[in-house]
Parts: sequence; structure tokens; C-alpha cells
Amino acid sequence: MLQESLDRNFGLILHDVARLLRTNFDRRVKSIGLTRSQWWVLTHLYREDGLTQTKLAELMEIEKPSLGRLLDRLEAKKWIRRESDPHDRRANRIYLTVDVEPMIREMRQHAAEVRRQALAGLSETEHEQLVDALLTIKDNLTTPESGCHDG
Amino acid sequence: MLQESLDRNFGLILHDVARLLRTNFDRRVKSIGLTRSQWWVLTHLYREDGLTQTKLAELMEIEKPSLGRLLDRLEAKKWIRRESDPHDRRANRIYLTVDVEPMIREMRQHAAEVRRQALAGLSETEHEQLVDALLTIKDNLTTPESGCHDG
DNA sequence: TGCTTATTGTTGCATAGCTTACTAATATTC
DNA sequence: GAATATTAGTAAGCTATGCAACAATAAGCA
Repeated sequence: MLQESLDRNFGLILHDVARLLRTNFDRRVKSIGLTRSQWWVLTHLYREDGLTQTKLAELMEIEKPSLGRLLDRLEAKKWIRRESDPHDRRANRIYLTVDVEPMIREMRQHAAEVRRQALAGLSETEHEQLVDALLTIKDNLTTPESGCHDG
Repeated sequence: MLQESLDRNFGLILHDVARLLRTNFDRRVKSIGLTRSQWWVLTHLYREDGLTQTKLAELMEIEKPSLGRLLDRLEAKKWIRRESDPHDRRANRIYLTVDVEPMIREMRQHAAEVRRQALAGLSETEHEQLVDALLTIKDNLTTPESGCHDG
């Protein structure tokens, strides 16, 4: 049967849930003028400043052009600045321009609120199991398992 | 501490996993010329033809402009056609132009393959619990829980 | 009939993301 | 040291998605 199991297809559900989560969050924090992805960049930089774009993209596990444009927007909004690496003129080092901690706190509160709404009705155990499962999946998809033995 | 629990933040993980899943899938089926979202539209239409765009958007739980543009692309590729509703000249009825079943079968095989890779290492029980949890979350985020008691 | 409101779909504008192709600069190799 | 390969970042082009605003049409109501 073609109709089988679409309602419990985890790929489609995940797709939906991710979208709902993103739009919900983005709607809440629109006034700050940052999106989830931008906030995530800042959080990374708050942990460690002065990375190159390539390193940061690797860390965030997105492609370099995707990060490049995120940085364009963040730079335009004066949250970060690009500084040429003196030892490698190809490379940019990314720095926070201001203290983002207050903003991060605020965003995190919004995030917690979205999370609270999303996870309503799940026990602590279920929550933990969910995160474990997602981490396993993320690892499975990050590690290149296919194409190695026949290419 | 600001650094707390980011590594197990389910929102961020979900965001990542959804992206990995999407890109993995899209890469596999690129030769067919359909993306996951487009395939999902066709799957809906395969179940039931002749819906209006509004109805279809509701069913898919995406916004009308998002669907409208998806349909633009599908129409350009001759997978679907828009037909004016004779009783309501505002409305379009969406029809499949061809038998999409073979393509759906093929896509579904790819989807199953991605799923297999993603879910490697999870037991049947864990898989089921994951889907249950995601469905709960989707429901939580779809049902407007906030703004009702004070608006 | 005619005004008002609601609905259908589109357009415009923005973000995020990928891939492919490119430039510039550094590293490597002969 | 010159040719080649690799790496950093950008640009172009595509899809997906949302929101806001709009035109056309339908429906409700006076």
C-alpha cells in the first residue's frame, strides 16, 4: 500500500516540527531583530571569538556560503565585525562588537518558553530519551556512512 | 551559567537534524527533479485531487503563499495543473496531470533509505517513542495554547 | 441594489539553506 | 622559483518558508 505509515513518518514529522518550532520562535523574538539562526551564530561567538568563517561554519555544521550571508546580516546590524587575519590574507576573523550577553539571556528565555510549550506533556524521561534519539540521528546523518565502499 | 545545556537543547538539535535530513534526501533525489516539499504536495494530491489551494495549504499546514509557489514550480514541471473552479472564480482546483505513482514509489524508496541511515542504532521501541514524542510536540505547537486566555 | 466584509490566490520582501563556480591567497612540489 | 594544488571567502542561482499587502471575487446585509 502506498498510503502506509505516512502519518507516522518521522522524516515528515520532523520537517513539520522543525518548521513550527522555528516560526514560533522567530515570531516571538521578531522585535529584537534576530532570528534563530543569527542568534545561534552569536551564541557560538560568545563562547569563542575570533574564529575564521570556515572554522565557524564547521562548528555550526552549515555550509560556508550559508554562514557568509548570516554574517553579512549580522555585520549590517553591527552585532559582529570581520577582521582580516594578519597572517593569512584570505581569512577573516569574526568578533562580537558588543556585549551580547543581555540579548542572549533574553533570547534564551524566549527559547525556554517555546520549549516549554513544545514539550508540554512529556515527562523528564521522555524528554531525555527524545534528545538522545535525536543526537543519535544527528550523528548517523553527519557521519558519512554511504558512498565509501563503492566510490 | 549561560553555557548550560546547549548541547542537549532539543530545539537546536531538531533544527540541525531536520536540515541534515532534508539535504540528505534532496541530494539523493535531485536527479528526479523533485524536492521533499514538492513530493509531499504530490503525495497529498495522490490521496485526493481537485482541492483548492487554501484547502491544500491547510492540509499541509503551510501558508498559502508557500504552497502557491510550490505549485508554481510543480506546474512549470507539468506535474500538476490549476483549474478554475466553475462556481468560484477566485478559486483554483489542483489536479495531478500524470500518474505520479511510479515516482512516489521511487521517492519513497529513497526516503526509506535515508530513514534507515538516520535511525540506525535505534530499536523499534525507541523509534516508536520518538515518533510519539514528535507527534505530541507537533500537536503542542499546532494547537494555539497561548494568547487565548487574555485576548 | 449597493456597501461592507470575508475569502482566494498572488506579489513583494525577507530569511535560511544548498550547490556550483569563481577569485584571491597560501602551500606544495618539482 | 615556477607550476600546481589547496584553502578562504564570495557570488550567483535555486528552493523553501514566512509575513504583509493587494486584487478579484463572493457573501452578507441593509
